[in-house]
Amino acid sequence: MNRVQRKRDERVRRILAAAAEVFGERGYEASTLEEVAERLDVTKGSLYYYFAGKDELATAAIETLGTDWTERLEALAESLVDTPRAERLRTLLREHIAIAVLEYPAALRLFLVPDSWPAALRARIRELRRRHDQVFRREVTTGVAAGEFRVVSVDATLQAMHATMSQAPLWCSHLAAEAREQAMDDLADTLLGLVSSPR
Amino acid sequence: MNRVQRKRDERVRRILAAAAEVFGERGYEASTLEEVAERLDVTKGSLYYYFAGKDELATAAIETLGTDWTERLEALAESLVDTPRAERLRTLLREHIAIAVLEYPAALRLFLVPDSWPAALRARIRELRRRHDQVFRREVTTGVAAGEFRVVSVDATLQAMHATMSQAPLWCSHLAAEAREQAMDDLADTLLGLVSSPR
Amino acid sequence: MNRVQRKRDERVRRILAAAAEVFGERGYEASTLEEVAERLDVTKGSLYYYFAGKDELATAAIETLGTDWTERLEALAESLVDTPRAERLRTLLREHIAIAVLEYPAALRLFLVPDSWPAALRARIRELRRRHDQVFRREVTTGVAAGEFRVVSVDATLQAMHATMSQAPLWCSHLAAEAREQAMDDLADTLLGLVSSPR
Amino acid sequence: MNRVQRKRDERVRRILAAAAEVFGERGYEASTLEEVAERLDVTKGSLYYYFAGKDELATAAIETLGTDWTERLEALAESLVDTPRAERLRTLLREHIAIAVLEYPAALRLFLVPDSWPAALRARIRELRRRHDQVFRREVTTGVAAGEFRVVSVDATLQAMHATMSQAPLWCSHLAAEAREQAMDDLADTLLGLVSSPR
DNA sequence: GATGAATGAGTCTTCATTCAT
DNA sequence: AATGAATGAAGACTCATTCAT
Repeated sequence: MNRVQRKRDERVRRILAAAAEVFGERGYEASTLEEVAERLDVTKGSLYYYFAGKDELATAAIETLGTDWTERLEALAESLVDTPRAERLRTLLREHIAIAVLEYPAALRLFLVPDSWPAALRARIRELRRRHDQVFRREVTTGVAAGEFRVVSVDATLQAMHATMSQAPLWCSHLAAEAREQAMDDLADTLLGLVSSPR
Repeated sequence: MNRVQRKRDERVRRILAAAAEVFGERGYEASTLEEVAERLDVTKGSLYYYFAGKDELATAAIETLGTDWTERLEALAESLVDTPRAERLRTLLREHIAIAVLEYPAALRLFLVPDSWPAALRARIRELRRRHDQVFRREVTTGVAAGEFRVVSVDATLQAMHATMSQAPLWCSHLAAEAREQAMDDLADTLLGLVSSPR
Repeated sequence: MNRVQRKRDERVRRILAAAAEVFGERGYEASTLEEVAERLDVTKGSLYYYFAGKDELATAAIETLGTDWTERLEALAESLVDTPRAERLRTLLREHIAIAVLEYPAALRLFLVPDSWPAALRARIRELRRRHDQVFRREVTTGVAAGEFRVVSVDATLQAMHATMSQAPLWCSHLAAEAREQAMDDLADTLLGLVSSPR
Repeated sequence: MNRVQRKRDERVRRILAAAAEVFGERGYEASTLEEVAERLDVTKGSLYYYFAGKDELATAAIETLGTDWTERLEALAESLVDTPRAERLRTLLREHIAIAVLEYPAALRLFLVPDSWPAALRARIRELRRRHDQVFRREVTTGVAAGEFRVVSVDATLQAMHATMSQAPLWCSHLAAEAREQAMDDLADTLLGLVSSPR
């Protein structure tokens, strides 16, 4: 029974990966279950054995991706407890951008789910974002409290960071490897400037 | 003939306004001509009298909206020639955010056109963005040249500004009038911090 | 009033010519009033001033074309009263093929009108064909009566002639000028063979 | 898997039969998938499970019909190797006419495909016609070589034969059984006259 | 568990036709 | 006489969803 369970989990994982890929590339509306199925080399019908429908699949894909992403950032933050605040924030920003650009270039589209979705799903996604937001929010608020960072508004600052990081792939994806690294560095440094406003 | 022409222009203008609204709210894929027609209280078929198809309509809508937006910012910049640089930039940022939040809350979606579009249309949209970008780019570069602004990278700075402004509606739209004004102010001030990096 | 009438007739003639062209090129279903109007540089609506609808226009176009064609053949036959029978028939066949190939390359499609047409229109077209058929039928029957032609069946012979001549454009149209002339000659000579069966 | 395959083939066969019927009756443009579906008592959508679209369906229908037709004639020719030339040709002509009139009364319309079709499909159809043409071309050329037939031009002769046979249903379909048999006989005999031109 | 098949609602698009001006 | 505008019905095509096997 345990082996069965593991096999099913593995199956689900593969489906979610394919789904995240497709939804990311095309956006929710333009994605078709047919394409997801095709990348997995199964038939459309099979997907319904694991997911109740398109919405469920998209939500699960977002959730998986979001959780993975958040956990990696949390782990990174953890490992930098002894690093100076500004340096730690820069590293987190840089890593976030790198994940966005290199691994989930279409996350922006993925998170632009239709307004018509059931409230429950929307709430789920909002929760994901909240947890994701926490990683950076903690850094900013503690930095401000410690007097090392200065911001106009914590909310506005975080919004600017998230917006910029999520759109980064739009600018960086088409660059050559070296230029891309540079662009990502610049972006992280620029965002770091947000927490040290002029007096 | 002149009256006829004016009438036609007016008609086209109204269609474009409705189209921009719908495409903005739903994104390209999820928008239907049916809905555009419904808001105009005409039939789908009528739209085809003025536009060759969904793509053409969307492109025209984007173009109209983009041009209008840019021209308003350009006019505003013009009227502020004697204002101190930082103040002028803040005003432009604030206005941009206001337009985004109050008038084109879904511009972000609107500009995320499908990759499958003909190159010509994509090029047209890119051009629009470029011109739009110029308004802020000029402010930043001249400010840097004058030694009043300091940035890590002009490109990165502008990217951060645009990304943040275009996503502003996602956060501000649901706020009550007063809180919204405050949020927009905070956002503009925060972005202003991007051009005065710490020494 | 007379001048008005003449002007109207002229207008109708031009419309019919354009219509015959379009219906001929595309067949009935694939033809659009828009295209007919375009070739005349007027608007679709104007056509309705002269014709009650697509069917009427098509019928009139067929009728005009058919009458013109028949009359030319009748005139030609008239002018050849003193020519030997076989030679006269050959000339008529050759001329028919030439008109089909060079002037009405799509007559075949044009006459393949939908079965759904009102009986009246279909009857009209049948009548046209009948008169057209008479030109050749007279030649064949008198030739047989005179003992100069020999046929298995007059009907079958005429059917073969008409079928071949109407399909001639399908084979000859794409040929170069010289080869085309040769092909048309061969076709006429071949058809002539139909009236001199072996004993 | 074999049973599944056979079932699918059977399904495809039935669809093609219905499609050939409809396209034949109405011609390409006037045919609708709705009507094809209706005759099969399925929904339009189902057709798309088997064929990519209207073009594909029409092409496949033509191909099936053409191949079947050709193969029957080839088999018939084969079985008549010991029959005198003229008699064999007459039998082939008669059979061709019978198939046209009794089984594919609308083949003429079916083969009048729109010029706008992709070159690949047009080429496919041309190939079908070529193979079909071969059956009669072989008879005529070998007959001529043997000195038993005499023609003005092999091409012109074959064109006349094909044109006449394909239009035969237009004349014969509406006749009563007996008259129809007679008409078909006459037609075959008349066409046979094409290969024995007068000296 | 998975598949092939089918469905039906929805979407884009075309076009004959009507009509006020 | 002619035009611009609008309509509505029809048709091709897509796709999420269902279901028997």
